[in-house]
Amino acid sequence: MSNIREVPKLEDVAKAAGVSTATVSRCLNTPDRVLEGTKLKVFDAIEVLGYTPNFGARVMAAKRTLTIGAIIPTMENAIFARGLQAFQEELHDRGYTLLVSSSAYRPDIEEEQIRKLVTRGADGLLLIGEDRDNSIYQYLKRQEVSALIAWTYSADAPLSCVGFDNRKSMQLLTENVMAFGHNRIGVISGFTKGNDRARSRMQGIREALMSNGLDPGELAVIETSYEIECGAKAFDQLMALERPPTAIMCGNDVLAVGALKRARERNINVPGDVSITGFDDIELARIVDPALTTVHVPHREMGRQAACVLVDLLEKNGEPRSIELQTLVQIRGSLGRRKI
Amino acid sequence: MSNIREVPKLEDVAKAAGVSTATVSRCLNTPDRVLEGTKLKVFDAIEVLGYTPNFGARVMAAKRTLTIGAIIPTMENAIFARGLQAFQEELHDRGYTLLVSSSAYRPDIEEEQIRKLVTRGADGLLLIGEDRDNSIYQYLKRQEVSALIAWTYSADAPLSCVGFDNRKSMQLLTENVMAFGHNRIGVISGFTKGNDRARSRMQGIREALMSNGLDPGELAVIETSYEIECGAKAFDQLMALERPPTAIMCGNDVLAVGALKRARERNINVPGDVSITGFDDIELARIVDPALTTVHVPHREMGRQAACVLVDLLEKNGEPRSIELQTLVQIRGSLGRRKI
DNA sequence: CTGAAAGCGCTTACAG
DNA sequence: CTGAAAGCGCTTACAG
Repeated sequence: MSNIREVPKLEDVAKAAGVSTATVSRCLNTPDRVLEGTKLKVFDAIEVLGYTPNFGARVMAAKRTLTIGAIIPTMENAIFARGLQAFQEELHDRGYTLLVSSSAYRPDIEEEQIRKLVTRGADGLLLIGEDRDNSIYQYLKRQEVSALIAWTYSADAPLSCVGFDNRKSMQLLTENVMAFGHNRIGVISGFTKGNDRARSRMQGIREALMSNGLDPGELAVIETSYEIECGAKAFDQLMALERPPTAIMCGNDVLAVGALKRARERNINVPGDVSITGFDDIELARIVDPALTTVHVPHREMGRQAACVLVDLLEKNGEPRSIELQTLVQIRGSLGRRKI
Repeated sequence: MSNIREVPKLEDVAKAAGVSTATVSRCLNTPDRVLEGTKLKVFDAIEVLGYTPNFGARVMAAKRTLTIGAIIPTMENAIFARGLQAFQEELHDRGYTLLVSSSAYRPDIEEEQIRKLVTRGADGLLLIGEDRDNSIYQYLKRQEVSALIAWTYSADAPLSCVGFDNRKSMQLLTENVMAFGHNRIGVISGFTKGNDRARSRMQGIREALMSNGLDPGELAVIETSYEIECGAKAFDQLMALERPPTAIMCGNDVLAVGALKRARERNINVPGDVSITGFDDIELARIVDPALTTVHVPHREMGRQAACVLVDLLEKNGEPRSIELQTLVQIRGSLGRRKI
């Protein structure tokens, strides 16, 4: 009967304001090319009708969405939260909206999410790490979507990166652990398959051992998923070895917190009986007791810079540009001198 | 010169396969209405050209996106992570994609995000809590977007809810705290303005006091934002009172962990000198030492149910339907008997 | 089962 | 500064 409940469209606004649809569109997109009086009428009509532009139509006609997508491996813990928050803030300042989705560390889901975000018109994409099928990079190139890798810095990555050197950072931490007298080291790593950060960190440990004349083949390594409970289980396994390690280095803080928790449950003193280290320096690292020795990653800085580079990339269609950020070894209570 | 780099469209596929665009579209949307042989040709062409449908066009023509948006107050801590993860999993099983964005607990940003998600064609929306300007609810109704409230259950909410009774839960916890002999209670609450969960929890505490003949006016309350550091600061303030509380009840686990951390730094024994409680029962609650007494919220269940209700709502255009979930008081080491 | 054609709601050269 | 009109890339009754 009446169309009172219908969602109003541009045409309705145009009619109500007594102008053409082109003019209404201009009021919205290039307001300085419209006479003040005209604008007044138009915005009045928009107000009265409660008009909101139809996004699909807009995207199709204008071919941009001012939307950036980010696919992170997990939202379950805080690893990516802080960086992402800064990323979003910077994007917001530049007029973009961030849409986030998570892949649960699964390459197949990540690919699906990438395609969905692209398909949904994301102007740009933030990806974590560089380890993924080459066909995905080809797809992004074809779709002409600007994309950026974060959390990893690598000179020969297939896209611009804003990240840090995982290998070097872990190598440095390992040197520190060895400087505390430890030479029987156990490792609780994230799964290395499909995860270049985990792999680089492992490699960093191995290189540090080698350059100190130790045999990385002796290293007790357990790979597991990044969950507190998994860290706890792996801790048990390492401590059950014939010659348990005197220091356990974990692939990230979440695993380290799990190990620490289990140590407490088992009445194993940290760092008296065994030292434990993490990676990331998330808030959790300073909450546990003893506080975690870890690698500090400048998460907020990384997120901010990533936003800058990505926006430049897609607005100025600029050259790929990468930024390497510096990490910092944070020595805290969970690392102690090896008992003689 | 050549259009080899152009993104292919439906028409290109149609030409390559020697059929009409309508047929290609059908292959994608209603494949069972297309002959097997035709489909083969079409999917071949799609494969060869690397065709992906243009989302904007699709949305505009079909008027649905199979996308659900969720706006949560924060991604910085794990409070919403687990529930959201379950929400996403269930949506995924039902063919929907979840897009998340965060409002930083700011109503103005939340409104902006809501409009953006709607405008971007979200078929449905998940919102946290019911406290928001009525104009937003009107807007959602006008745009004919199905929306759902989670984390709060209230019989007279403006939308369907899947949540729990924050007031009752906190009241029960308070009864427990009082049963441990405490009658001088301090509270570290989240900001109650614009946050019905925080307000209901406060109210729960007050009611428990009153029904035990205590004067809620005596309650020492500090409102602050949900950050660990803020919990720590508030703890200091409460303990600096002339007659410091013997139990400090916190608006959530994050604040409680902050209080606990500060207690340790000040060499104040928990629960020997003061008891501390939280709310939510996130993973953190069991990691700290002593473990937190808190209210267990069935986060995964809530997320899953929310997805079911929301999808029903928008697919069957069903009646609003709300679900109240039960919480559970979790007594752990951080709550102890008041010293005489 | 398949095709021709209208229509979805915008934006943007092109004129004036 | 403003308007008429083409076009963005799909979907879907309507015929056949």
